[in-house]
Amino acid sequence: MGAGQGLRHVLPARSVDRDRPRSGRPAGHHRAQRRREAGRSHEGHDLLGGRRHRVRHELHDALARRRRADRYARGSRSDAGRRHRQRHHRGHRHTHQPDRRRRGRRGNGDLRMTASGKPVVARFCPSPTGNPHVGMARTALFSWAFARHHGGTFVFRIEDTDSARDTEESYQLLVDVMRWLGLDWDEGVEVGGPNGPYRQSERMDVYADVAQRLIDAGWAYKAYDTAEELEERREKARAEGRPSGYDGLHRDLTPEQQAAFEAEGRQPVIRFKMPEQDWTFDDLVRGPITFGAENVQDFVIVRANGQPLYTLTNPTDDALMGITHVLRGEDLLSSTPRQIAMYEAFAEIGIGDGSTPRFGHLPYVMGAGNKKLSKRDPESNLLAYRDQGFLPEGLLNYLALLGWAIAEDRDVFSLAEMVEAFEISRVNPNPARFDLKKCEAINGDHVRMLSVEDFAERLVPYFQRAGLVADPITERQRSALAAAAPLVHERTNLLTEAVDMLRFLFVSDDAFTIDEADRAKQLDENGLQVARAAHEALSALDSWTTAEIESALRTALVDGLGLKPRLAFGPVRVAVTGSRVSPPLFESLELLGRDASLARLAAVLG
RNA sequence: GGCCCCGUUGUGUAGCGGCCUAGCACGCCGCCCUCUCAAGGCGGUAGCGCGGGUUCGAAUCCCGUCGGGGCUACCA
Repeated sequence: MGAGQGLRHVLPARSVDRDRPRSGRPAGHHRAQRRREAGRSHEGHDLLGGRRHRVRHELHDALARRRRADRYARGSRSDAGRRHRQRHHRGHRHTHQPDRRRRGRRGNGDLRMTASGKPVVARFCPSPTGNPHVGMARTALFSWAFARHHGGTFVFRIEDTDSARDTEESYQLLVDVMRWLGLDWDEGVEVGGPNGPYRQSERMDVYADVAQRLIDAGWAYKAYDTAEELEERREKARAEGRPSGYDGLHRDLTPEQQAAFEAEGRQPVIRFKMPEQDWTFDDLVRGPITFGAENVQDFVIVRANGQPLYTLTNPTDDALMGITHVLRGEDLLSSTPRQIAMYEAFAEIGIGDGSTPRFGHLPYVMGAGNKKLSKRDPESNLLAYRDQGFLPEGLLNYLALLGWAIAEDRDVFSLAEMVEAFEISRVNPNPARFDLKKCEAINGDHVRMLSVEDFAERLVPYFQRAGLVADPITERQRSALAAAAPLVHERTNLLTEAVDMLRFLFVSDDAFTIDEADRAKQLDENGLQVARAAHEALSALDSWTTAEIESALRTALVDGLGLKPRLAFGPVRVAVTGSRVSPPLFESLELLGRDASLARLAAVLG
């Protein structure tokens, strides 16, 4: 693949932002002008560039999604334009603005287009090891929102080059989770696209080819050091206070020397030859970052066993798939110079279109304490959140708040609102602690924003898992659920809470149980007396409605026995719902029905 | 050790030199509403890591320092 995309724009390697003049910008004018022109054509009808027209039928779905994306983007356009003009203005006033945050916010120019005027292509490319976790979801969300905000393309690629750690199960989980979250992708696994396949394990020939071409062009070389030799030299460097990366010992081996190592039976790795220069790039969230030449050494791109490493596969695919903006975790920040260097090599040997993507490094999501939330932490497991009854929109809303704010006085919003407002330059670089309580509160707000019908519908799988309704759910059960849902709608933050609150309505008579602690508290001697009076009053009713139940009970217990309401209804509540905490009592009785209600009251009376 | 990133109430954020006696949300505390629990309403609690500098004026700009984190793999 790849080779074919060839040299269409052979840009000078210095298209990287580090070479962008920071002040006095005659060049800036041209760039801005180009951007404006590009912007016009982008808004025209030919939204799907030429490449896309050749695309196969399987892309229909993806195209439909694209149209949706364009709709997302349209709303924000004028606004984005206004902001851009403003930024532009200020940019001229503060030509020497060294502060990072400012550069980030004012100086990033129009992100809708890349420097070369191409539409945005962002991606999410996890590796399928273990359970999907929340930090991953946040990265996916930001990349997705970024692509959608700019009306660009979102690519979902899987980086499964480490056969020792990757599993098929984990791959499937990743796909499921992305779908559950509703982060749709235009190109990628399952949906295909013009630059597939999108699982790296199916692209090994591509990497082998790229590696060979890098060697042929002098950008990479075979290194024969053994692990022990490397370790020894590393230790020494460290002890002397020098950077501990590869020292370049086998950089310029002669063919004879190589043959000698091979004769010893040594299997070489392939290392990329870093040009000796300082590396600066303009991070989308952090502003300019510089690494000194001495701190970025030659790195391995292919293992001794011939397997390519992430260091090769990731930039290769980004180049081949036309990725313009790379949003990823902060842990990859220090590998950025290597990737930029690799793009220089790619430009030279004709892989990709010769441009370098922009990079943005998202802050960590931390757990309690000061630890990066690892996939092994139970609280990081995304599936656990789904199982507990988080709504995708609630979880996503909360995750968005970790590092980004839609406005200074608001933090509940929809995905569509996020897409409209999301600007990568407004992402906060500080790591954020994951706060379950707040996550639940935000989720609760989203639950309450659901229509009651939608709410009931979303409860179905949770009721099924609890064994309270059949799978598929029967019509009878569905209408029972629809009738019960309003009772708990506004009091649930997590869908599983609704299951617990409504269990008493769905459980069979013989499976109905009363919480023993609650029974002890509410159904003592006095309580039983109350229950008896309630049974009597309710038995006399000939019409079973909430209003009548309430008035019968009030008359008998509050007026009749002279009890305070909370004392009057407590015992009835426990007898009928099995718990001191329940949905509103009278409605509950109505829904439970006359027979079951009376039977449960009778049951506690013995 | 070396390199890089980050530093506003307990937590997440707003803040872009005067609008800051630092806003919002979650949490926590209290009150109201109330058949329980929620939801809702009202009020309260608590913060610019530290030290210099620039400036008439600094949470905001600069330097230093301290603290936290990441990377330093033939993981990603």
